Amino acid sequence: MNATVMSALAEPNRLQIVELLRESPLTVGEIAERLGLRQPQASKHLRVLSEAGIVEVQAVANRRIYKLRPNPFKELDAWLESYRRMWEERYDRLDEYLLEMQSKESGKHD
Amino acid sequence: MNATVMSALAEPNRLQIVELLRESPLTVGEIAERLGLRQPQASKHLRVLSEAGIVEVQAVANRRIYKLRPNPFKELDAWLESYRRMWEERYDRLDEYLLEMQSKESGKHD
DNA sequence: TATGAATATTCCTTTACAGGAATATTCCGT
DNA sequence: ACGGAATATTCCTGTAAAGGAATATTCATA
Repeated sequence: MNATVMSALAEPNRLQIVELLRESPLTVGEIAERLGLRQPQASKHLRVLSEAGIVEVQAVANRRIYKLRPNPFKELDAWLESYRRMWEERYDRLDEYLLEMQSKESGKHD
Repeated sequence: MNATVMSALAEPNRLQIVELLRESPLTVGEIAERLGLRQPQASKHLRVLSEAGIVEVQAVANRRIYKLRPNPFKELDAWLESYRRMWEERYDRLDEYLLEMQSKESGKHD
Protein backbone atom coordinates (compact mmCIF):
# COMPACT_ATOMS: atom_id res chain seq x y z
CA MET A 1 0.00 0.00 0.00
CA ASN A 2 1.03 3.56 -0.69
CA ALA A 3 1.65 5.79 2.32
CA THR A 4 1.11 8.85 0.14
CA VAL A 5 -2.50 7.91 -0.46
CA MET A 6 -3.03 7.26 3.23
CA SER A 7 -1.38 10.52 4.06
CA ALA A 8 -3.65 12.41 1.70
CA LEU A 9 -6.71 10.81 3.24
CA ALA A 10 -5.50 11.42 6.77
CA GLU A 11 -6.54 15.06 6.72
CA PRO A 12 -10.20 15.33 7.77
CA ASN A 13 -11.13 17.99 5.22
CA ARG A 14 -9.60 15.99 2.43
CA LEU A 15 -11.40 12.87 3.54
CA GLN A 16 -14.62 14.86 3.42
CA ILE A 17 -13.82 16.10 -0.04
CA VAL A 18 -13.39 12.52 -1.18
CA GLU A 19 -16.67 11.50 0.38
CA LEU A 20 -18.33 14.44 -1.31
CA LEU A 21 -16.90 13.54 -4.70
CA ARG A 22 -18.25 10.05 -4.25
CA GLU A 23 -21.65 11.46 -5.14
CA SER A 24 -20.65 13.41 -8.21
CA PRO A 25 -17.83 15.44 -9.74
CA LEU A 26 -17.74 18.97 -8.38
CA THR A 27 -16.28 22.37 -8.91
CA VAL A 28 -13.77 23.89 -6.50
CA GLY A 29 -16.28 26.51 -5.49
CA GLU A 30 -18.97 23.96 -4.83
CA ILE A 31 -16.65 21.86 -2.73
CA ALA A 32 -15.55 24.86 -0.72
CA GLU A 33 -19.11 25.96 -0.19
CA ARG A 34 -20.48 22.60 0.86
CA LEU A 35 -17.70 21.97 3.32
CA GLY A 36 -17.44 25.50 4.66
CA LEU A 37 -13.87 25.91 3.46
CA ARG A 38 -12.27 28.98 2.03
CA GLN A 39 -11.49 28.67 -1.62
CA PRO A 40 -7.70 28.71 -1.30
CA GLN A 41 -7.74 25.92 1.25
CA ALA A 42 -10.02 23.90 -0.95
CA SER A 43 -7.63 24.37 -3.86
CA LYS A 44 -4.68 23.36 -1.73
CA HIS A 45 -6.37 20.22 -0.49
CA LEU A 46 -7.38 19.33 -4.00
CA ARG A 47 -3.81 19.76 -5.08
CA VAL A 48 -2.67 17.24 -2.50
CA LEU A 49 -5.38 14.82 -3.52
CA SER A 50 -4.43 15.31 -7.11
CA GLU A 51 -0.76 14.66 -6.50
CA ALA A 52 -1.68 11.51 -4.64
CA GLY A 53 -3.60 10.39 -7.72
CA ILE A 54 -6.87 10.30 -5.86
CA VAL A 55 -8.50 12.97 -7.93
CA GLU A 56 -8.31 14.34 -11.44
CA VAL A 57 -9.33 17.63 -12.98
CA GLN A 58 -11.16 18.62 -16.07
CA ALA A 59 -11.04 22.26 -17.03
CA VAL A 60 -14.25 23.75 -18.33
CA ALA A 61 -13.74 27.40 -19.10
CA ASN A 62 -13.17 29.17 -15.87
CA ARG A 63 -13.88 26.22 -13.68
CA ARG A 64 -12.11 23.07 -12.69
CA ILE A 65 -14.20 20.02 -12.22
CA TYR A 66 -12.69 17.51 -9.85
CA LYS A 67 -13.61 13.88 -9.78
CA LEU A 68 -12.35 10.73 -8.14
CA ARG A 69 -9.98 8.37 -9.88
CA PRO A 70 -10.70 4.69 -9.38
CA ASN A 71 -7.10 3.51 -9.14
CA PRO A 72 -6.20 4.35 -5.55
CA PHE A 73 -9.42 2.76 -4.40
CA LYS A 74 -8.75 -0.35 -6.39
CA GLU A 75 -5.32 -0.53 -4.85
CA LEU A 76 -6.68 -0.01 -1.40
CA ASP A 77 -9.10 -2.82 -2.04
CA ALA A 78 -6.35 -5.10 -3.25
CA TRP A 79 -4.29 -4.24 -0.22
CA LEU A 80 -7.15 -5.09 2.07
CA GLU A 81 -7.35 -8.47 0.44
CA SER A 82 -4.34 -9.68 2.38
CA TYR A 83 -6.07 -8.74 5.61
CA ARG A 84 -9.36 -10.29 4.80
CA ARG A 85 -8.47 -13.71 6.09
CA MET A 86 -7.71 -12.02 9.38
CA TRP A 87 -11.40 -11.78 10.10
CA GLU A 88 -12.61 -14.56 7.88
CA GLU A 89 -10.57 -17.13 9.71
CA ARG A 90 -11.14 -17.11 13.45
CA TYR A 91 -7.59 -18.24 13.84
CA ASP A 92 -5.27 -15.42 14.80
CA ARG A 93 -2.05 -17.38 15.18
CA LEU A 94 -1.43 -15.99 18.64
CA ASP A 95 -1.42 -19.40 20.29
CA GLU A 96 0.87 -20.61 17.56
CA TYR A 97 3.21 -17.72 18.23
CA LEU A 98 3.23 -18.31 21.96
CA LEU A 99 4.22 -21.94 21.49
CA GLU A 100 6.96 -20.92 19.15
CA MET A 101 8.28 -18.38 21.62
CA GLN A 102 8.13 -20.88 24.41
CA SER A 103 10.19 -23.39 22.49
CA LYS A 104 12.89 -20.81 21.79
CA GLU A 105 12.74 -19.93 25.46
CA SER A 106 13.34 -23.47 26.68
CA GLY A 107 16.60 -23.75 24.78
CA LYS A 108 18.05 -20.59 26.24
CA HIS A 109 20.27 -21.76 29.08
CA ASP A 110 22.50 -24.47 27.68
CA MET B 1 -14.40 6.45 7.51
CA ASN B 2 -12.22 7.41 10.43
CA ALA B 3 -9.47 9.94 9.77
CA THR B 4 -7.64 8.72 12.86
CA VAL B 5 -7.10 5.32 11.31
CA MET B 6 -5.91 6.88 8.08
CA SER B 7 -3.64 9.18 10.00
CA ALA B 8 -2.10 6.27 11.86
CA LEU B 9 -1.45 4.43 8.62
CA ALA B 10 -0.06 7.51 6.91
CA GLU B 11 3.30 7.16 8.62
CA PRO B 12 5.52 4.84 6.56
CA ASN B 13 7.03 3.01 9.51
CA ARG B 14 3.63 2.39 11.01
CA LEU B 15 2.33 1.10 7.71
CA GLN B 16 5.25 -1.29 7.63
CA ILE B 17 4.53 -2.43 11.14
CA VAL B 18 0.99 -3.25 10.09
CA GLU B 19 2.19 -5.16 7.08
CA LEU B 20 4.60 -7.04 9.30
CA LEU B 21 1.90 -7.96 11.79
CA ARG B 22 -0.17 -9.29 8.94
CA GLU B 23 2.06 -12.36 9.03
CA SER B 24 1.97 -13.00 12.73
CA PRO B 25 1.80 -11.29 16.14
CA LEU B 26 5.15 -9.92 17.19
CA THR B 27 7.08 -8.55 20.09
CA VAL B 28 8.20 -4.94 20.24
CA GLY B 29 11.80 -5.99 19.99
CA GLU B 30 11.15 -8.17 16.99
CA ILE B 31 9.31 -5.41 15.22
CA ALA B 32 12.07 -2.93 15.93
CA GLU B 33 14.70 -5.37 14.74
CA ARG B 34 12.99 -6.38 11.53
CA LEU B 35 12.28 -2.82 10.52
CA GLY B 36 15.57 -1.34 11.68
CA LEU B 37 13.90 0.93 14.18
CA ARG B 38 15.12 1.86 17.61
CA GLN B 39 13.08 0.37 20.36
CA PRO B 40 11.61 3.65 21.67
CA GLN B 41 10.39 4.66 18.23
CA ALA B 42 8.83 1.25 17.75
CA SER B 43 7.03 1.61 21.07
CA LYS B 44 5.80 5.06 20.14
CA HIS B 45 4.49 3.94 16.80
CA LEU B 46 2.79 0.99 18.40
CA ARG B 47 1.17 3.35 20.85
CA VAL B 48 -0.32 5.38 18.02
CA LEU B 49 -1.52 2.24 16.27
CA SER B 50 -2.98 1.03 19.52
CA GLU B 51 -4.84 4.27 20.19
CA ALA B 52 -6.23 4.12 16.69
CA GLY B 53 -7.57 0.66 17.49
CA ILE B 54 -5.48 -0.94 14.80
CA VAL B 55 -3.46 -3.05 17.14
CA GLU B 56 -3.85 -4.69 20.52
CA VAL B 57 -1.38 -5.90 23.10
CA GLN B 58 -1.02 -8.99 25.14
CA ALA B 59 1.47 -8.93 27.96
CA VAL B 60 3.54 -12.04 28.43
CA ALA B 61 5.96 -11.57 31.27
CA ASN B 62 8.46 -9.00 30.20
CA ARG B 63 7.24 -8.75 26.65
CA ARG B 64 4.33 -7.22 24.88
CA ILE B 65 2.96 -9.09 21.96
CA TYR B 66 1.22 -6.88 19.45
CA LYS B 67 -1.29 -8.14 16.95
CA LEU B 68 -3.70 -6.62 14.49
CA ARG B 69 -7.34 -6.03 15.35
CA PRO B 70 -9.79 -6.87 12.57
CA ASN B 71 -12.20 -3.99 13.16
CA PRO B 72 -10.46 -1.09 11.44
CA PHE B 73 -9.91 -3.27 8.42
CA LYS B 74 -13.51 -4.33 8.35
CA GLU B 75 -14.52 -0.70 8.52
CA LEU B 76 -12.11 0.25 5.78
CA ASP B 77 -13.60 -2.49 3.66
CA ALA B 78 -17.12 -1.28 4.35
CA TRP B 79 -16.09 2.25 3.49
CA LEU B 80 -14.62 1.11 0.22
CA GLU B 81 -17.92 -0.49 -0.62
CA SER B 82 -19.42 2.87 -1.49
CA TYR B 83 -16.61 3.46 -3.95
CA ARG B 84 -16.78 0.11 -5.59
CA ARG B 85 -19.39 1.08 -8.13
CA MET B 86 -17.03 3.81 -9.22
CA TRP B 87 -14.93 1.26 -11.04
CA GLU B 88 -17.53 -1.39 -11.55
CA GLU B 89 -19.74 0.91 -13.54
CA ARG B 90 -17.92 2.59 -16.39
CA TYR B 91 -20.25 5.51 -15.96
CA ASP B 92 -18.62 8.34 -14.03
CA ARG B 93 -21.47 10.84 -14.13
CA LEU B 94 -19.23 13.55 -15.54
CA ASP B 95 -21.32 14.02 -18.67
CA GLU B 96 -24.37 14.13 -16.48
CA TYR B 97 -22.78 16.81 -14.37
CA LEU B 98 -21.76 18.88 -17.35
CA LEU B 99 -25.30 18.88 -18.71
CA GLU B 100 -26.61 19.89 -15.34
CA MET B 101 -24.15 22.76 -15.09
CA GLN B 102 -24.95 23.87 -18.59
CA SER B 103 -28.65 24.09 -17.83
CA LYS B 104 -28.01 26.23 -14.76
CA GLU B 105 -25.76 28.34 -16.95
CA SER B 106 -28.38 29.02 -19.60
CA GLY B 107 -30.77 30.57 -17.14
CA LYS B 108 -28.25 33.00 -15.71
CA HIS B 109 -28.95 36.30 -17.46
CA ASP B 110 -32.67 37.01 -17.15
C1' DT C 1 -9.73 45.75 -23.84
C1' DA C 2 -11.47 46.36 -19.14
C1' DT C 3 -14.03 43.87 -15.66
C1' DG C 4 -15.42 40.38 -12.75
C1' DA C 5 -15.72 35.44 -11.59
C1' DA C 6 -13.28 31.11 -10.63
C1' DT C 7 -9.15 29.15 -9.31
C1' DA C 8 -4.20 28.72 -8.10
C1' DT C 9 -0.15 30.31 -5.71
C1' DT C 10 2.72 32.62 -2.37
C1' DC C 11 4.12 34.17 2.09
C1' DC C 12 3.64 34.00 6.88
C1' DT C 13 2.68 31.95 11.34
C1' DT C 14 1.41 28.33 14.27
C1' DT C 15 1.09 23.70 15.53
C1' DA C 16 1.69 18.65 15.33
C1' DC C 17 4.61 15.12 15.00
C1' DA C 18 8.80 12.20 14.18
C1' DG C 19 13.38 11.01 15.69
C1' DG C 20 17.31 11.05 19.18
C1' DA C 21 18.94 10.46 23.73
C1' DA C 22 18.20 9.59 28.28
C1' DT C 23 15.55 7.66 31.86
C1' DA C 24 11.71 5.22 34.17
C1' DT C 25 9.17 0.92 34.72
C1' DT C 26 8.28 -3.88 34.95
C1' DC C 27 9.47 -8.43 35.09
C1' DC C 28 12.39 -12.69 35.47
C1' DG C 29 16.10 -15.35 37.36
C1' DT C 30 19.58 -15.81 40.77
C1' DA D 1 16.71 -8.04 47.19
C1' DC D 2 19.75 -7.33 42.90
C1' DG D 3 20.97 -7.14 38.03
C1' DG D 4 19.69 -7.31 33.55
C1' DA D 5 16.35 -7.64 29.76
C1' DA D 6 12.18 -5.77 27.49
C1' DT D 7 9.34 -1.99 27.08
C1' DA D 8 7.38 2.65 27.94
C1' DT D 9 7.88 7.52 28.77
C1' DT D 10 9.87 12.07 28.82
C1' DC D 11 12.30 15.99 27.06
C1' DC D 12 14.29 18.28 23.32
C1' DT D 13 14.73 19.76 18.57
C1' DG D 14 13.80 20.11 13.72
C1' DT D 15 10.59 19.87 10.13
C1' DA D 16 6.38 19.44 7.55
C1' DA D 17 2.00 20.85 6.92
C1' DA D 18 -2.43 23.47 7.67
C1' DG D 19 -4.87 27.83 7.83
C1' DG D 20 -5.18 33.01 6.94
C1' DA D 21 -4.53 36.85 4.00
C1' DA D 22 -3.10 38.71 -0.05
C1' DT D 23 -2.06 38.29 -4.79
C1' DA D 24 -1.49 36.15 -9.39
C1' DT D 25 -3.65 33.80 -13.23
C1' DT D 26 -7.10 32.56 -16.50
C1' DC D 27 -11.28 32.94 -18.79
C1' DA D 28 -15.86 34.79 -20.53
C1' DT D 29 -18.35 38.70 -21.66
C1' DA D 30 -19.84 43.52 -22.23
